[in-house]
Amino acid sequence: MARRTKAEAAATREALLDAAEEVFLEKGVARTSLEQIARHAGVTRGAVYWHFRNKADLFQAMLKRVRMPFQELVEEIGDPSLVERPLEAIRLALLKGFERLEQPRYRRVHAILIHHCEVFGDIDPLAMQNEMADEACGALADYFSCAARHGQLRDDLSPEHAAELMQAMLGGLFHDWLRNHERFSLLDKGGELVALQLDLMRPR
Amino acid sequence: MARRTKAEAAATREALLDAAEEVFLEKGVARTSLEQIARHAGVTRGAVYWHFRNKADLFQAMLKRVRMPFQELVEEIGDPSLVERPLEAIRLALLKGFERLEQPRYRRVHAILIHHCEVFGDIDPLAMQNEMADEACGALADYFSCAARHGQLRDDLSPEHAAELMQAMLGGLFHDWLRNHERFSLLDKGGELVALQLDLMRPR
DNA sequence: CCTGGCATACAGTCATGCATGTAAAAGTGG
DNA sequence: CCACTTTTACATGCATGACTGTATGCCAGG
Repeated sequence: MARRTKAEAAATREALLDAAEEVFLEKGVARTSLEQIARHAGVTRGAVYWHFRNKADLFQAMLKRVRMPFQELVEEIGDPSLVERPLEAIRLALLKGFERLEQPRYRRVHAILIHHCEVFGDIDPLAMQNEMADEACGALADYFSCAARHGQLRDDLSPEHAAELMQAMLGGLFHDWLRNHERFSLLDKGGELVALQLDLMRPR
Repeated sequence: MARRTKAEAAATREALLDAAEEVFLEKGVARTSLEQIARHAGVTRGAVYWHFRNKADLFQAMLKRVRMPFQELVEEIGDPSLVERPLEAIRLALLKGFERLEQPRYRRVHAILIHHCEVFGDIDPLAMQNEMADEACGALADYFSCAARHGQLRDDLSPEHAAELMQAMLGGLFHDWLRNHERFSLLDKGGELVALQLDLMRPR
C-alpha cells in the first residue's frame, strides 16, 4: 500500500489501539497475536511493527490513553466550598470517576489490565494496579483526615481506618463490576454504596 | 523410565499439581508450557499427558484442591450459640477463611486464579470468580437478615445493603492482599477491618 | 529524490498433541 | 509360588501449527 499523510498515519495508530482494546478484551492479551490485532484494524502486521516496537510497547500505549489520577477528579468539580465538606468531596469525586469508567474505552482498558492480562515481557500489571491503589488510598486518607479535623467523622474511627475501609470497598466494587458490567450500573450502585458507607462513618 | 506403584503414581500427580502452582504463579498460566511444569516436577511431558488431558484439565484439577465454601467455615467453628449472634458468626467465619488463605497453597492458587490467568480453552476464570462472589454475598445476606431480625443491625441499613458493602470490602481487601501478601497479614488487617465495619453497622 | 508508511515474505523459535517405546507392577493360570 | 501375560506409568521423538521479529519491496508525499 502507498504512503499516507501524517493525519492518516495517526488515524491508523489509533485504529490499532482501538483494535487492541477490543481483541485483548475478547480473547485475552496472551492469546491474541499481533496479526489478529492488525487484521481487526484493517491493516497488516507491518503497520503494527512500524508504530510500536513490540506487543509490550503497544500495551503501554493503550494504557496511556486512559490515565485518570484522583486529584484531577476533585479539581474537575471546581466547587471551592468542598474544602469545608471533605466527605462530600470524596463522594462527588468518586461519582465523577464512576462516570468515566462507564465509558467503553475506560472500562475496556481497565478490564484488560485487571482481568485479561498476565505478566509478559517487561510489563507487570500488578505493579500498575498497586500504584493506582496506593494513590487512591493516600488521597482518601488526606480527605478523611480533613474530615476528622472538622468533626465530621465518628470519633471511634481513625482517618486511616476510614480510608482503608473505603478503599477496600471501592476496590471490591470495581472488581465486581469489571467482571460483568451488564449486571449493574457502576454509577448507580457505586453512588449508593459510597453514600451508605459515608453515612455509617459520620457521627450522630 | 520404569513403571511406578499406584502410590508413587499418585505422588507424581500431586507433584505435578504442586509444580503447576509454583510455575503458574511465577510466570503466568499462558506463558508456562507443560514442558516447564513437567521439568519442575522432575518428570517429562509424557507424565503430564498421562495424568491430565491437557492444560485446562490440569488447571481445573489444581483448583479442586482448594475449594472452600462459606458454609463449611461456619460449621467448622461449631459454636451453636452463634445462631443468636449472627454478626459474630460472620466475623469468626471470615477469620477462619483468612487463616486458610494465608496457607501457601490456598494463597498461591487464588493468586493464580485472580492475577495470573486468562481465558483459555474451555476455562473461564471470570465465571469461577463470579460463582465465588455470588455464593459469598448470598451467605452474608442470610446472616445479615438474621441480624436484622434480632435487632442487631442499624435500622437505617437494610440487610442487602449490609451484605453488599461487606462483600465489596472483603473483595477489595482480598485483591489488595493477593497483589502483594508481604505487605501485611490478611488475618490481622482483615480481622481489624471486618470488626470495624461490623461495628459501624451495629445500632448504638 | 529520498524518506516515511505500510505490505509481504521468510526464518527461527516454541508449544501442543500424538504415536510409539519400555520396563516394571499387577493380574492370571497352573 | 512361579512363569506368563497384560496393563500401567511414564519417556521420547515427531509432525504440525502458530507467533515473533526482521528483511525487503513498493509507492506516494514532502
